[in-house]
Amino acid sequence: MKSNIAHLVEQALALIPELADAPELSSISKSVERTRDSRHGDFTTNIAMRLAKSVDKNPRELAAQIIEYLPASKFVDKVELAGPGFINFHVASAAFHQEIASILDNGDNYGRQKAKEKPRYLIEFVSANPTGPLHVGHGRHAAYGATLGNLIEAAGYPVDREYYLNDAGRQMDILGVSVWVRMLEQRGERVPFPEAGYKGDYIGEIAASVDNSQLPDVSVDKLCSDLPPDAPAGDKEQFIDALIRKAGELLGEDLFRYVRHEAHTRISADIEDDLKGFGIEFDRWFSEQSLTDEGLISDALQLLKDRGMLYEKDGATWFRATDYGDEKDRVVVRENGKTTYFASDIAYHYGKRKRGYDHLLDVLGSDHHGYVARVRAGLEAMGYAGDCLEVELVQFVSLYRADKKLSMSTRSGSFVTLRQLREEVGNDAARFFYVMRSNDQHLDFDLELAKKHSNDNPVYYIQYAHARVASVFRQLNEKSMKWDKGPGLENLAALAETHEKALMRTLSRYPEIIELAANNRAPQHLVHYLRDLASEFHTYYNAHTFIVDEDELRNARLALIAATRQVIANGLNILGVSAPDSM
RNA sequence: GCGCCCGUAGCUCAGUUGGAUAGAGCACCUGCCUCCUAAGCAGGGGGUCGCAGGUUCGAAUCCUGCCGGGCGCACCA
Repeated sequence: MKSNIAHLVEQALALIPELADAPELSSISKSVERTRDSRHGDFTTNIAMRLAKSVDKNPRELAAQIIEYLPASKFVDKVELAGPGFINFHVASAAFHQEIASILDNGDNYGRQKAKEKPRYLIEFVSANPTGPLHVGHGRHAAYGATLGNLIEAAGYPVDREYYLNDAGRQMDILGVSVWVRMLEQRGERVPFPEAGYKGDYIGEIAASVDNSQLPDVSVDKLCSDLPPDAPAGDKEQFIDALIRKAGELLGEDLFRYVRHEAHTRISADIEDDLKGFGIEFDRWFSEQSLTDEGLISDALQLLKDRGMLYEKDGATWFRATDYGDEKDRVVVRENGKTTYFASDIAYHYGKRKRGYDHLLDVLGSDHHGYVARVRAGLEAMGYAGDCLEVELVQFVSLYRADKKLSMSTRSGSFVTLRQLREEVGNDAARFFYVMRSNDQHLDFDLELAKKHSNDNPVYYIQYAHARVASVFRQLNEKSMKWDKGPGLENLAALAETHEKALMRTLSRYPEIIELAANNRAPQHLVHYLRDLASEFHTYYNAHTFIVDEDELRNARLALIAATRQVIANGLNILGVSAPDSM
């Protein structure tokens, strides 16, 4: 609908010779907006004010001229010049009627843009370390990333979703050691648990379930001999590193690798199951270890070396990140010969491009913002455009229960898992609450509100509108009546009430909202839109009866509410929230 | 100290990339079920858009400087 108006404006401007090379001409469609105030019509453009100075004309004069050249359209009732130079469009009812027909015809596909082949998106999100269950912060990443994927897909782009599994490196050693110590404990050894180890109960559960028939007996004395003191007396990091070396010696590398592998595969399986239960599935679980195994790290480093982007200093290999705007150069190979996490990241993003993705969209915690510049630097140094990497940062989540902030300390083991949250408030409320706020805004998640079955709770408010439409159609059946869609669509002109007009206008905005939310990576636009739509429906519901005796009016009203149900369902589907027929 | 994000109604937040009189929800008041689900509707009060300058026809939005909050600044991941 909006693009029709923009097209009219475009045609008019083409007829004004002085405007031929005005620079603003490229942004005509951007200059056409919905009005905020219905007295100003349905659409407005400020193009005359934007162009006025480049052609040295009075904005109102120019606007008048544009209006004069506007081609006639059956979709526009009236065009007005207003204020300092706005051109306001009053859209004909026929255009809204056609939109209702389009909603019903397209069904679940209404609002989806036509498919494009490029750019190919790869969205990476969650990517939490497989060292424990997901907590409520990861839940926000999951909901946001999944919704973003749905939105961009609805905007017509091919999207793949990927989870980067950090299954390599020191933290896997720490995980393995944590499980091993619990296994020894379960054998009755009174071994001290390392301060830097993972303390959650799930470690004990893994320890109990891992095959321990090969596990050598290790006494406390043997374990603790020549170990440095643990915290608080000593350094917990030094202690656990020593303990990891001990594990290698006493357990043997093969057995230690086995324990580590068991631990992380069980945890990642649990994460996958948790996300699946949350309605989120990935196209790929990408193993960090595979980067080394398949030579991608050495390939990436070789490429950087060939391009002269690496140098040696203090026994380490450095990448010239400062050449590409990073604050400092970064180590890629440590003095001890091991590659850094950053090297993995460069290789991982290099691999993404090699696999054919044009646009790399990473959803990261806001605490990772510092690392964006260096990954981008890496891509640029390898010859890719820096803007092929986009990073959306997600701020932290605070849980509240009755005005009381819940402590989220991982150390104390008192953190709330995503699974607990889902069980308490349900998937629908969780998915909805997570994307209700802008991702760069801290989120206060109110557990009590999410559980409330009342109008306080926006998710139920929207779902209720959907259920109410379904209920109306059930009533129709009970009265042995039928909705005749064809006559309904033909008689939409019978819908003359202000509530009906408002509802039609709001419905017609849906495709624009999808585009807006997708382009801005801002699911909250869709959330707010759905709330507005539900509100207009509830108002209409209270003001008028749909199942009236008069056939034409009844069929038309039913067409309108059927379209409303469809749009609500489509929007909720993108958010990953169910659209129930009864509540 | 340097960098990124955020300061909008009592509370939680939107604000269509610079538009017309700054909007919702909650909370607080007043009404509405003989009627398709009251998980609903109608109405009311509530603002120095952190502060100060600047850019222009026009600023919550863009620029600069302060103030306040969060996060980051590893040969950790």
